[in-house]
Amino acid sequence: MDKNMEEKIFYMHAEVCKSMANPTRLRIMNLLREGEKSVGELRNQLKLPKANLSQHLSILRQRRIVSTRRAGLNIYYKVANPKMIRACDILREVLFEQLQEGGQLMKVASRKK
Amino acid sequence: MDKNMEEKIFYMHAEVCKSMANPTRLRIMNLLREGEKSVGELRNQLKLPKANLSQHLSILRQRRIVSTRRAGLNIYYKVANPKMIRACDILREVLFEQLQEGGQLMKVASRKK
DNA sequence: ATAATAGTTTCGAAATATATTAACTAATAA
DNA sequence: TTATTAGTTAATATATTTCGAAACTATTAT
Repeated sequence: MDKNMEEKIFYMHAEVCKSMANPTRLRIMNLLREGEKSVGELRNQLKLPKANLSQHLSILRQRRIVSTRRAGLNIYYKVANPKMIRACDILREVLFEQLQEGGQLMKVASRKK
Repeated sequence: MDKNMEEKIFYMHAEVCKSMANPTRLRIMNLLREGEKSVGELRNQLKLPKANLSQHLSILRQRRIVSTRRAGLNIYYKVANPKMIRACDILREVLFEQLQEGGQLMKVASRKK
């Protein structure tokens, strides 16, 4: 693997992380873990303005983290690669471990001020 | 798990992803995968201004992705939880799969306009 | 062809993240 | 004590993300 290729991989890896680096998009992934869902179904569960939801979906689509299929008026989204879910799960395991190690992490989690 | 707790987890999960959502920080993680390294050692390999490197390390520290130990003048960094490395590896696997499925991903990777 | 429904895109404004420079601190040596 | 080395923090200009509002597109029904 040449130098330039490596650079590209780090860049792409960061792009994937960016697309997961938002609570709303993680919620979307969490809903899609159960299987394919239309935008409307996601909207019912997330209670977001549809433009905003669509923007988040667009980010996940661009990074190929989700894929879509149209059926009539509806567009169905699903997780493109189950490994993505696996990666999320591992990060959540780490979080739970840290939460158990002592409540200190709660401080980090309190965003206000 | 109550509603509020769940919200906190998604928020924290996003924070962890954010801290990995930068090529320089991913490079740092990649160097630390081999084991503990001092800031100076990291600096030699990354060729970054030390203030900038220190800021990136600070972000990883705050999210408890790395931990530190001082020995004399040097401060040694290491990956706090090996699961973090595992999560990175899975994401890279996905990237390689996508690269092989057809060069289309390269387009996504070409950031310059 | 018109209307209705389901989604997407575009356009800012506000909030966050990044890199650079300069100032600072902690440990050791002279 | 003063200097030196190794690293951190603060200030700030620039770039990137995020969200809401309005305009747009695609499919189906009348």
